Amino acid sequence: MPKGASRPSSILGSMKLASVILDIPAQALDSAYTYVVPESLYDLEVGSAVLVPFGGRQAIGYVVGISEAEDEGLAEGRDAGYAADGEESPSFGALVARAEGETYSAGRCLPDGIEARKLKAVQRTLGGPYFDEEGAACAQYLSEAYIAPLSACVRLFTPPGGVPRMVRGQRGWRIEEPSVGSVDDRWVRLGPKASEFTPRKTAVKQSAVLAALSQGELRMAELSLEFGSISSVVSNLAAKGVVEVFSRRRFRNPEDGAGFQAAKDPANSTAPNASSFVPSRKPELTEGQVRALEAIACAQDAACGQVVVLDGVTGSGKTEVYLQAIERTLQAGQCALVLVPEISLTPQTVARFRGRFGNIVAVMHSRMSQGERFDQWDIIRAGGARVVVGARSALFTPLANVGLIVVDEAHEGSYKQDQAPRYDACEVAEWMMRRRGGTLVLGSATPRVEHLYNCDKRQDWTLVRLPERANGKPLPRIEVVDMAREFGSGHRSMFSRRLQKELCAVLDAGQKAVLLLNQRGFAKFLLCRDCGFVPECPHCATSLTYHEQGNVLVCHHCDYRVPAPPRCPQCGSPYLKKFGAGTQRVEAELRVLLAERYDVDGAAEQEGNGRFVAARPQPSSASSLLHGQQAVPSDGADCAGASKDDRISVKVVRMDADTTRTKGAHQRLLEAFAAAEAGVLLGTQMIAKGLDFEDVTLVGVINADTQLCLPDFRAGERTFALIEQVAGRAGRANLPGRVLVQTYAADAVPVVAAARYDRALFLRDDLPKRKALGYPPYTRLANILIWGEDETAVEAVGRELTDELEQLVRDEVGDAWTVFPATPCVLSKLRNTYRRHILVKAPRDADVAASLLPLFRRRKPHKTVNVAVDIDPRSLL
DNA sequence: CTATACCTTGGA
DNA sequence: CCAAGGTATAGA
Repeated sequence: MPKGASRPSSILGSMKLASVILDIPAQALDSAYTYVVPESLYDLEVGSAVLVPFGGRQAIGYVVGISEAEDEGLAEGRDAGYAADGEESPSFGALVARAEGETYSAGRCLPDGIEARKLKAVQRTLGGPYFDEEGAACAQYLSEAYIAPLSACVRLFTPPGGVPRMVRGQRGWRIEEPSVGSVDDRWVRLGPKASEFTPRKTAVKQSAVLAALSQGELRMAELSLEFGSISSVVSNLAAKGVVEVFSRRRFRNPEDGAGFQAAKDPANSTAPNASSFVPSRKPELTEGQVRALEAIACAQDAACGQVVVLDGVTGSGKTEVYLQAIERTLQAGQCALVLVPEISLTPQTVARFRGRFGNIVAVMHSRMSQGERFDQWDIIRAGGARVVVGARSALFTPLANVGLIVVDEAHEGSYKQDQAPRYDACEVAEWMMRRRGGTLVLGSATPRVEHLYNCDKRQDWTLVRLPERANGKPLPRIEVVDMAREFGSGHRSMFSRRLQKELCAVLDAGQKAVLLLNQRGFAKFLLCRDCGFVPECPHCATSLTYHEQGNVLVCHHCDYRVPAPPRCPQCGSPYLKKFGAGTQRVEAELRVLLAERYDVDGAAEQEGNGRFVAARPQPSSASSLLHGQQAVPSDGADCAGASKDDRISVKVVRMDADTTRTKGAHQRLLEAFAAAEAGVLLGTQMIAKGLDFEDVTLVGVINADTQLCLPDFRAGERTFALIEQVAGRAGRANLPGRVLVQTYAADAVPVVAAARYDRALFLRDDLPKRKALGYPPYTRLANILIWGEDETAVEAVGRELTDELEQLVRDEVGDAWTVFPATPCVLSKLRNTYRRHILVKAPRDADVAASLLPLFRRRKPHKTVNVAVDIDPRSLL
């Protein structure tokens, strides 16, 4: 045993114990272990990272509980008072017992069968505390509610990149200190002897440095940038006491330079500098906004974790409601958390919150660098922030005393994490607010069906509507273009004549258009016209996507690349046709179309870090892209009579995963679009939300059906939501907007209902179907995913699990449950792994996770086959 | 994840 | 009969 790990002498017969979750990703180790806290570490807190002896080596773990226990009492496992909540959920210590299938007794710190004398001691603390008792309870909740490893749940709370890890060295394991941490700048200012010192005439650099410093302190970096190498000059002056060199923490902040940098001095960091800050003006509230605020205030006064669903059409001023609700929360001395979908977390969004609350607003999202995230996290922990705006992971930042959580665009799929723990940020937020007596606000123009259902059925859920736009303007008219009829009448372009005409009208008026293309399942692929062969990825069971750049075929899942074959690999036919409509192709066609009439600029050329080659109007290649037709030339119905001399210049900006890969590219593209006089923004889903341009007067949906056809019971809901969301991008200011939805399913209820802004119509169609087929909100689902490289092993595990689940249902939970035996996933092979899933349907009121938890905790992991449980899955693919 | 105990297999 | 390799299990 290492020297530092001596047992504390328990003179008083009392000792301190720590419950520790080991940071080792192994299912077998995934429960709390108890260690003695030596007297030298008595200031150890919940949330600390600690080094503990484990087996023959050391391990890093996180303290999730601390208890006091009497020495003699320990052997009998007496109550240690860890679980203060008194709820039905067992404490960490009890979890071990339960995992072993024994009965547990809540609140017991030591599991049965562990003797006090066998306990080892914590060796030292490595960092933290990263979370408090609430955080520990939340981690435990997450692991149970989503059947996920505790270690993964605890890790959510650790600062980004800033935790020590065990890594393999040449000999055994060693601790690797965090690579990310605080960064100090070296600063220089005048010292006490400055006034008595006059540099010699020849000392040019000394004079220059002193002159610069007489204006105030400066960073060493700035000085050397201006005067070249000055280190000897400065150290010389510093030795004489003429200047002083000191360190000051630098806070990396991507959003703006102003942020915390000035205010955050480690010495006086907790006080926000309110001195120079003038909050932005509050606008007059609409009637709906007033009602919404009243509802939120009412929920806050009740202080019992109520949920308010804010159902506001786009432009109805939901953000202003959030701002004022937050203001009220701050006045009550509490903090507020705002969750925003990753994609709409733009500087504009942040600026709006900073504009109202100043630099007490911290920001967290994945596009920030680790250093930036670490600094924001640290500011939050130090109490320097009272409002946090961030993506779903911001739920786990160390913001104290949260009284209000706002989830903006709460219908967004990105609130569900797609790795363990597969949590839903809305549910976790609800849990947090119920525990703390706070309030959860779920804002959306298209609330999830489940959320609407809750408002209907549950006492603690309230629905508030903001039916009108804040500026009093009507919502844009949505027109449905029947592409089947269009095709039947001989027009084969992906841009209907109607869309072409509207596009020209908008551009002629010097306004802007947004075109939405849902890329998924719609990208370009090769098809042999003779034998029907479609090139597929050898690693994934998906067809390869054709990319114009480099004439290659690419797998969208694993990035497998091959040159596009000139002839069909199967039958040798030269007639390989390119099918589908990826954004690149739509852009190419759009440029050809527009070039007939406008000066189309190549904005895309500078973007996308040079990888993109703008599609220039090349009549031969561009038109061959169409389904064997001529490329959308003037068709009589459209674009007639363009004046040839003063052609309007039009900017075409493409925004998709390809062009937004680099940091800040998203922002640059939007700025390019904003700066243009007339322009078209073409993009995938990511343009459907959050962006807000005054002069966008036309929104076109190239094909609204792409998700309607997916084998998913939420397909209709998604289509409805997509159309409503994207429609909200049109005509947000004074100019009226117009929306064109192209579809091959013009009669489908989700499309028709969306076009009329008639949610009731959509629900009248959708809910009975869900009820009949047994889907949420009438049932609850769990999806068990099984994957691995060995196909037969995956099948075997699938059968085995199906049997176990069926037995569980038969013996324990009753026949209201249904188990659908393991079947291949829609994406049955991905990156060389075979994927199957088992779907479990349970009654609405069942606690699915609690029922399934014992089975999965008991299961011992398979060598090559992975199993994961997705509670309340959002997608069944 | 690692060390160890225990068990099976196959060759001497 | 033993050594090698495989599997189960504990670790606090």
